[in-house]
Amino acid sequence: MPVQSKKEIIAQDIIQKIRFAQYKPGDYLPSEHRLCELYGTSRETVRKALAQLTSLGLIQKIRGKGSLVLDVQNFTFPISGVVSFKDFDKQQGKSSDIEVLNLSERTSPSTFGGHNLNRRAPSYYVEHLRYIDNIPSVLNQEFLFKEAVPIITKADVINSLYSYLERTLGLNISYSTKEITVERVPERIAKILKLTDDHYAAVIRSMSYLDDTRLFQLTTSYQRPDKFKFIDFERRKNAARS
Amino acid sequence: MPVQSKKEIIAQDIIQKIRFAQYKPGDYLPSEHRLCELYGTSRETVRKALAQLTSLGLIQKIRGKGSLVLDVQNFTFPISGVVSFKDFDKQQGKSSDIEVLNLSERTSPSTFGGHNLNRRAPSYYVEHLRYIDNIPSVLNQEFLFKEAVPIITKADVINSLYSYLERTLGLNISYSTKEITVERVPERIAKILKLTDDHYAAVIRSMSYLDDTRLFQLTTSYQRPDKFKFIDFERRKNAARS
DNA sequence: TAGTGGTCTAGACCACCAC
DNA sequence: TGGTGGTCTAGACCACTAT
Repeated sequence: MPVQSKKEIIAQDIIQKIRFAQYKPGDYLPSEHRLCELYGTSRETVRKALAQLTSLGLIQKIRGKGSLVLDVQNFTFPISGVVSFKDFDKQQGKSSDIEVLNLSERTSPSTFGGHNLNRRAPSYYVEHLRYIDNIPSVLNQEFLFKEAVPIITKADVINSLYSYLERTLGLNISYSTKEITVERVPERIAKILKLTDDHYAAVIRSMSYLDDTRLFQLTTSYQRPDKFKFIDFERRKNAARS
Repeated sequence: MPVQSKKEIIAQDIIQKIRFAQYKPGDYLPSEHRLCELYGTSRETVRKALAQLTSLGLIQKIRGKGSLVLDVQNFTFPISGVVSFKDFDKQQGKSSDIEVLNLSERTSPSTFGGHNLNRRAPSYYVEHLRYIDNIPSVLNQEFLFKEAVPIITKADVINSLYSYLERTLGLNISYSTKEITVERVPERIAKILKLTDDHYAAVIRSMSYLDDTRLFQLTTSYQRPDKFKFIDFERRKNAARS
């Protein structure tokens, strides 16, 4: 009874080999047939592993030739998502500071970013500010529904909210939607982020769902424009659609 | 010899049934076993079709129960990408105007958005402006490498660049990377987009690749902040990573 | 021609859910 | 217990690339 599935083990193994240049950009991976032998599995299982690498943008499969390792040197690993602070703390070893401005109990709003939520739920409201290079860079405001998150402390927020939710509470976060816009923000937020003359910030509104599809988190994140970058890797869908 | 694969046909069929409310949010799809019977295929094939719907955010699979149809009413269909103008022209029936400001031949730059490109290529340079509600909203500057795009006219740009590249030239666009930032733009661009006092715009830099992994297009897109929105649907990866 | 990836099959065993 | 999805197998046939 494997802790991870075979396809997962194979995928992770090849990812590591790419990361540490055992397979280099421009190389072809061993053929699927060869990978079957190497890992002692069937071809469909190998193919499921490779499909993961494809969707991550690490390889490109070319029929009749093989699986070509792509060049992702210039990108974060993997390449998708907001990189505003990942760059700074995790990769460069700086621990970014987080200041909790507010932790209280509130009812969640009935609308969010123009979306109707159908209900309001008893929640924790958390407001926290992230410093990058000692510059206040990201202001987060979020509602955490109490039915999923019965208790939370400032320490949990500072350490890592996701780690707390997943490891301590055992919540399975399944998916989320994000909307990125550029907005003039209220005076108070502009002051906190020390925006200059104009009050433009990148705003990310996110709704997160558990694996039983219950909505449990609403987040609004205000980012200093000069500290914000969103990276995306996108495979072209199969053309011809209705 | 199917024009499309079975999994593709099944996926499209179910997508249409969701789109037209034959399967409604909160419903479970027929079980995989039942879908096998309905489409006369094996289970793995059905599962590949469902995997596509899962990654599109249309369904959520729940072990022991079934495939739950998610509620995407508030979102564009499918939910990912820049919606700044899709909202306006295609869905609301307005044909947005495009003005071609420049179409000339230039050598592509050696760097792009901080990335080193290793080479410079003879290219077409296209600059075009998109109007939404008669407001100049998106300024696009792009390089199209001549080795992939031997000839291009203003009409091609106005009609639809992607349609021209794929249908007329037969190029297979495989994937692209996008970087979204918020920047103060040069005076000239601010004037074209009629930005007010401050000169902030959302900037999308994109590199597009063919299915043989050749880079063939560099695009810089400047978007009026009030006309810009980027939507993303993101499934949470399997937790525990190194 | 031999090797590659793309698709599909008909089974199998397992884990989870509801009854 | 029976139904659901999650994983895996050992084959098969096809389309494309190379030589």
